[in-house]
Amino acid sequence: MRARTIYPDNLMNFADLGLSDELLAAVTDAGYSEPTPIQASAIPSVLMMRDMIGIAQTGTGKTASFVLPMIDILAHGRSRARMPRSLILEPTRELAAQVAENFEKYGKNHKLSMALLIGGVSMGDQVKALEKGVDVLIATPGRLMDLFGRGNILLTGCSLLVIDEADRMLDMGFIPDIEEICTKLPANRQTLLFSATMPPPIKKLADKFLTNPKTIEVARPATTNTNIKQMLVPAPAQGFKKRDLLRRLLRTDDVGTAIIFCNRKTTVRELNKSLKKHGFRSGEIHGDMEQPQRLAELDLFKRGEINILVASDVAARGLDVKGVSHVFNFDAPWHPDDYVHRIGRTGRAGATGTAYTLVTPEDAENVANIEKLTGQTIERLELSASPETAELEEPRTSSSDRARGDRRRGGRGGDDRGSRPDRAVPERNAFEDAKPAQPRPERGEQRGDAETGRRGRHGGDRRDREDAAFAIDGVEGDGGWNGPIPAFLSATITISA
DNA sequence: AAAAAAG
Repeated sequence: MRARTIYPDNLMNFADLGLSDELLAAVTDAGYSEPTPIQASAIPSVLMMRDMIGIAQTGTGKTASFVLPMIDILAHGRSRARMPRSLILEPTRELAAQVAENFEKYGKNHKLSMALLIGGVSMGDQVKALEKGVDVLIATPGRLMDLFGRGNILLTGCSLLVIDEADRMLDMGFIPDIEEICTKLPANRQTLLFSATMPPPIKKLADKFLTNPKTIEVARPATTNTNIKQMLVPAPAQGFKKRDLLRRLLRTDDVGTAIIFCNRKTTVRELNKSLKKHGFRSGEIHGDMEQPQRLAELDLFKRGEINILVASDVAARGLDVKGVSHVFNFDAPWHPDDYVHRIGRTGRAGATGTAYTLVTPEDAENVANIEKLTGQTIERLELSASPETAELEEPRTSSSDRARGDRRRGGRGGDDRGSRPDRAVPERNAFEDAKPAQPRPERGEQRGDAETGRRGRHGGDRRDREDAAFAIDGVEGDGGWNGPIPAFLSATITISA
């Protein structure tokens, strides 16, 4: 018999947790055999209908810890029109969709119906599902309240409630909504609350709406685990220089799949546009996009059609994409919590990951806060000062990159914009299956595209600045120059902030 | 300061 460690409260095998055979089959099909610590402790007590506080974030197996027992609980009994039997509240639409996917995956051997109630998509299908009757509602608060107000939902049959990512709900100002929703549910119900942290308002919420809950706490993966290699990279403040630095990082490191976080939606758009222009297979996600497109971009990323996702903090928490090898913070996050969540998109399920954070001088305070929160000093990636020795790599990296850098830097200087036929083609793209880059359009063509047409209404000033940025990109970017920004560029081109 | 969520 194979030796195995038995932890108190952790039986280390799904079959020991009291789940049904159909469910175990689905779990096996999904490729899991051993429960994570939170699953091992949570599943039996949820099956016993106890209230629960789970102090954990995704990446710990949190979602399955409530989805699995819920499926077994709901397997008995039948749904009635407009009377859903359970409700899961999520802070963002993508997380709600992700939980719905989990229900489909694990519930494939059960006849359970569910409705995904999120904003940004038409209500028609959601209303239809509600009229037929659903076992599980998975919702963001806004759309749920909206449908409730229209009389499309009765919550009196909802005897199981999950409040997921409660601290995020707090950040987003959802707590009053949550409280109101709780009052519409029957008092005699089972409530599960999950949160990465337990700030006082969440504690209060739990005291008010949970009864004798069992509290389960698992370590926060991003702050404690060592499988994410973290690095700070000194960066210039100007956008185009930062983009150049980022491209060098993308090419130097063995980037397979990466999420690049920016602090602003406009930066997300600009960066993705620039990366695509430079031949990277990238996409974007942020709250100003149409919801179907948000989901479509995420789907492209999950399927590997694109390997870079430029994102706002909408994607910072809970998003579970397999095999993300790198997280880049194009902007250092303002809140240290966000840093922890962002880098937690890599190094998931025991894999290793790398997180780079570009740091401008103005970010010093934010970085100090991050190091304070995580209790560790993050290694600085030092960039050499002169082009002759400049190399963007860690000290242990081989010298092959150095040779390449020198070769490609040879004989450059002055404004030779446009003189290199290959300048738009990434010469050393880490992505082997990357599509060959399109040649850079002439400036005249750029102005003619749909994008610039729309930009026109912002006035000429902004458009010219933006074009200038791209033109500069062409010079110092993919033409093969790997050193720091030369003085002549910094001196002659100023892009005002 | 930003982003997120109901149009």
